[in-house]
Amino acid sequence: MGSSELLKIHPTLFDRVRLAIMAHLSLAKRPVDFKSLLAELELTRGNLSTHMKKLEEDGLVQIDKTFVERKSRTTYCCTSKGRKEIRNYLVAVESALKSSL
Amino acid sequence: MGSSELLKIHPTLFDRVRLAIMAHLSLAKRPVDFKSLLAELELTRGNLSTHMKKLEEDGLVQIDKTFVERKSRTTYCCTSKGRKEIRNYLVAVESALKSSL
DNA sequence: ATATTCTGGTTTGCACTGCAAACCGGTTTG
DNA sequence: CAAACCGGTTTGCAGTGCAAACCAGAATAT
Repeated sequence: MGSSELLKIHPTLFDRVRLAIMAHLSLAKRPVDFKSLLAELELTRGNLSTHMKKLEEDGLVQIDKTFVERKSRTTYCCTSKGRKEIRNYLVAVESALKSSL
Repeated sequence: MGSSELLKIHPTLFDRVRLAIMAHLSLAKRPVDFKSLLAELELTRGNLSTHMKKLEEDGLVQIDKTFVERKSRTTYCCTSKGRKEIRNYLVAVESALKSSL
């Protein structure tokens, strides 16, 4: 049955904003910085920050902090676990919904 | 870009349980009753009840209540709007995630 | 020098929401 | 008549997403 597949989806990905973040990061070929993500997704800084923290805690993204020109620079990239969970999400949704076209 | 598609998804569907409910209902060829849904999805009655109420409020399912053998019988079916939003969900997720395989 | 503003985020407070427990009207059983 | 049962609904609480408030350091202004 379809519904059982859906339950295997990583719970943290079952949020439109976080899914959008992960979609963006998984497409990117190099680390994405805070500001870019912010512009792309149109969130507040606080909102983005807490989402990223949660995604890191779950091992779906990796956060790197450096200083560049004396300013802090935080970049994010999708971990292999993140990619795996994104793939899993797509497969689960397709198998659950495809047949009901 | 991919993420903008995701924002068009009906917010009510962005919940794993409700998506599972809708997947089930959209597959069913006849109305599904409370008990069947309950067994299929393994929820508590209260939980299922509130989800169905919300889905009805958003016009994604239709609720019918009748009496059969002196007992109440509530059945649910997917509205055409519900089917449309499910299709939209699938399309949006595919277009956002497919390219990041 | 020091005050003000800007940059790059993080933490806090609140409003909302999913969940299960408690509840409720009616029915069957003891 | 009481007790258990059926088919759900409502309530209370715990968890969470959001923006406002906050914070440290750098640039700019006075």
